[in-house]
Amino acid sequence: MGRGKIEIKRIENSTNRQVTFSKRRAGILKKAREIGVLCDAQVGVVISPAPASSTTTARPRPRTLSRILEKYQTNSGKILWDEKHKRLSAEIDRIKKENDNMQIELRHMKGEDLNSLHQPKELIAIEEALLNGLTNLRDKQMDHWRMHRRNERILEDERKLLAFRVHQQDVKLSGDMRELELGYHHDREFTSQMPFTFRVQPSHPNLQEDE
Amino acid sequence: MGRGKIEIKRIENSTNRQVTFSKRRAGILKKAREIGVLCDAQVGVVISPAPASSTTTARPRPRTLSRILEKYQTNSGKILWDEKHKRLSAEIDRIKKENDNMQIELRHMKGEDLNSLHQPKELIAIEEALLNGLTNLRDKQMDHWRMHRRNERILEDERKLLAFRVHQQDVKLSGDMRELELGYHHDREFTSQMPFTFRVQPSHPNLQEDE
DNA sequence: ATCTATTAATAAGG
DNA sequence: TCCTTATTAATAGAT
Repeated sequence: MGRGKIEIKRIENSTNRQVTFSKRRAGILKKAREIGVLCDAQVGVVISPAPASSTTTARPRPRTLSRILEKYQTNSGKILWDEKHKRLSAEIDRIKKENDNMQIELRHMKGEDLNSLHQPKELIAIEEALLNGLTNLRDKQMDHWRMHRRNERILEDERKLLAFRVHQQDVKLSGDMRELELGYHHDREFTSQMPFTFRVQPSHPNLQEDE
Repeated sequence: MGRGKIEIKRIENSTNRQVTFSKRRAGILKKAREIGVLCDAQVGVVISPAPASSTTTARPRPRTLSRILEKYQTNSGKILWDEKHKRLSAEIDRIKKENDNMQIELRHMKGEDLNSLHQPKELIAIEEALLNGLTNLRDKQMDHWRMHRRNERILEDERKLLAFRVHQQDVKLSGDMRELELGYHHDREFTSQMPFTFRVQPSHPNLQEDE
């Protein structure tokens, strides 16, 4: 119904699309009012234009009536629901605002979006925050470093102690071995109580060479 | 559009009313689908027929979209809100999580809560972010400074120019005054037209000294 | 439901 | 956005 027939497919020309949207929306709303009057019907119509396409906001289009209504509500600011929903929505708005503020602060800390700040005072505040953060961070790094050094020292000490003990044991065992070779058997009983892994294997080549 | 024009008023004949209701509802739904496709719009339509009129149940018809939707939900049994409820809660959770993450990042940038980080690598990442932020910030501060200097210079130039002009005028007026003192009166008329504040006061000491 | 004369909506253009 | 107008689409009333 117009100067020409059109296919029912997305109108690619953005201007035409907007014009057609306005006209047809008006038409639909008129017809909605009419059927309401003529037939005593209850009609609810919600029509939202396509949001400006943004690569970052490329959200999937709402499909269900429920989602369409929800989106309509948030976009138009009209409240369609009961108190419970109002409270939830208010909560969401509140959190989102908080979120945005943090987002902004974070971006400022990263040195982004600074053009929105025009008072040198604001820049100085950010600078202070950054320097403060750096100070705290370096303190923490220092702590890490100290702890690391301390751990290293402890480990080194333990290693030395172990090495010393091993050496002691080696010496002792070498002595024992000599005793064994010489025919002394005082500690046969003790040896049999040692865990297997600690028992001296007299024929072990390492021990032979260690002497 | 039909064999005859009809007034937009309630159709009293119940059969006609029902028939018209069906036809027009179909038409509206079709148009709703069309605008959705053509204009990439989001459309929600809810159409309920007039309830069987009962004199005893003559309740007021819902007027607001909100109440129409509510009624539609209870009548049609379709779930519009409970599902939405769930999604709102999920949304809140999602945003809160996002919020928390930003909160943590922000605190880290400020050098707080660093104890939760155990990898030196993490500290280094934060340090880099801070240094990066500082770099960007200082660039911006430098911009401000340059602009400030530039403005100052311009103002200074203007001031000098004005001072020069004032001086020129003073000189000229002093000359005029001498003429007056010597008995020249060519410009008496002009002088009388000058605003009072610009008229030369021959007895003013400053002008006497300026020569 | 289907048909069709008639009105209403609207596409294209200014 | 609003106006105009040729043309298509919707539909009132009849079957």
